[in-house]
Amino acid sequence: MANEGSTLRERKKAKTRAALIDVSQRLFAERGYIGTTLEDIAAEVDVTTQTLLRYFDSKAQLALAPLIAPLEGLEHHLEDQGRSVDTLSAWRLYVQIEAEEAANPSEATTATYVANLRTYHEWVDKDPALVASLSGVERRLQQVLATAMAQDAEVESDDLHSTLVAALLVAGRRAVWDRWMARGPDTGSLVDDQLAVVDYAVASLPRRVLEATE
Amino acid sequence: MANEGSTLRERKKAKTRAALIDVSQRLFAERGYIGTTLEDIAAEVDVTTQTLLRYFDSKAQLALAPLIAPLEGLEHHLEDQGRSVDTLSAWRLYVQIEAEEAANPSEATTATYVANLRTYHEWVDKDPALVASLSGVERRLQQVLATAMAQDAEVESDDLHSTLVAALLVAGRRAVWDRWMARGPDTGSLVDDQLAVVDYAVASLPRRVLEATE
DNA sequence: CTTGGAAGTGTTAGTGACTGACATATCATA
DNA sequence: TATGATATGTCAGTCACTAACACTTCCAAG
Repeated sequence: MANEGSTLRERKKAKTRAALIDVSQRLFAERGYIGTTLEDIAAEVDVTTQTLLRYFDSKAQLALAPLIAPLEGLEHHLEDQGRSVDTLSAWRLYVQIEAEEAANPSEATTATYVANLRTYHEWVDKDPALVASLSGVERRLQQVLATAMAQDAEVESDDLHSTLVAALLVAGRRAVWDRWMARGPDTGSLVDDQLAVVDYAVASLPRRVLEATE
Repeated sequence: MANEGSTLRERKKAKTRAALIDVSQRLFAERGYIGTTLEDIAAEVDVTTQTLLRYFDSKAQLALAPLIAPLEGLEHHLEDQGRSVDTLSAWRLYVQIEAEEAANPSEATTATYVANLRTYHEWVDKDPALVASLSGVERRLQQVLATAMAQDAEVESDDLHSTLVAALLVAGRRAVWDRWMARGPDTGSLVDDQLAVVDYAVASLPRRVLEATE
């Protein structure tokens, strides 16, 4: 568990950050989202609420940190791969890695973390603000994805086809993920389902069909 | 413009509600979302902020009222049509009506209203909270739509195919709408584009393809 | 090892969205 | 016109979030 941050300062930061997530995760699950104040969380981690807000932009961002992290990771992944690989391949790769990681967690991803993921829908779905926040993050991801694919295809950035494919990919990822979290631990293969959805989206939405009607 | 509410009380309510939307719309456009306080809006309409909050659940709901209204109308439309018509037909009909209304507004829908729609992206997209709120409403709509379609097809409510079709329909509606708002007044037919996207979604996502991989 | 500067944290004071309880005013209806 | 319902105002309060400033902790260069 010892973080491998080169400097002491970085290790400390990573530690408090992790603590904030862990504690908040537990409190949110116990007392609910609105039933837990930032002060409660900060007090238990032994920092001030202001410090907490230096780590996370908002209460929602803290609550959704474990769900937002992979989404932002995906954004970065798409930016990094940029020119070297086409966007769809980058997406497929990331979704696969992400699913494998959740299916059999490595030492980096603790079992507690995966366990927490499963309890998310019990308290996240209850609060409209949280649902909205998560949807907002997903929407931004969708736009990044659509723009990247439009660039690949060398079409205008608000290309309708790219937008729809991106929407299908993001929604599909979320849907498979939700189902996996809601149902029992090992109902079907998470990895297989994720990849299947990508194939389905790509195969089902040929550009030609849309252009004909446009 | 005189509201045809049967009772005086209802007419008053409708009037202040409309005033709140109009004033807020203008102020948000002028000073931005965060730059406008609820107090500013309430003062100009000559009510207290508490009264304002009795009309709208939150600042975001007020700001997005003109965008949320049709979405909720769509939800009700789907519920009403319920058993009489299949969900997809209900969706198609509503999207069509909605687009026609915007393309050539009737006396009920004022021209100012349509003009406001076009300036939305200038200040809504700037604020993550607003983007999130709107995305949240759309997500709920997507779920309602997916559930309804799953019932039509007599499959489990978390059916993956229904979810994906719903996602595509909602995203497509939004995309066509955004493009219409962003580009000039009459670039292409809004109605035709909306209907084309519905056809495209239905034609492109056959259940078989997904079932084969599931 | 020390020192200068950067980075993290605490403190304080404040804003603004939102809630609840209660009193008051306004309107519908009998 | 009287009575109950509904809308609004008033007051007090919570909480997320911001900004400015002082202080402590840590890194890195000399």
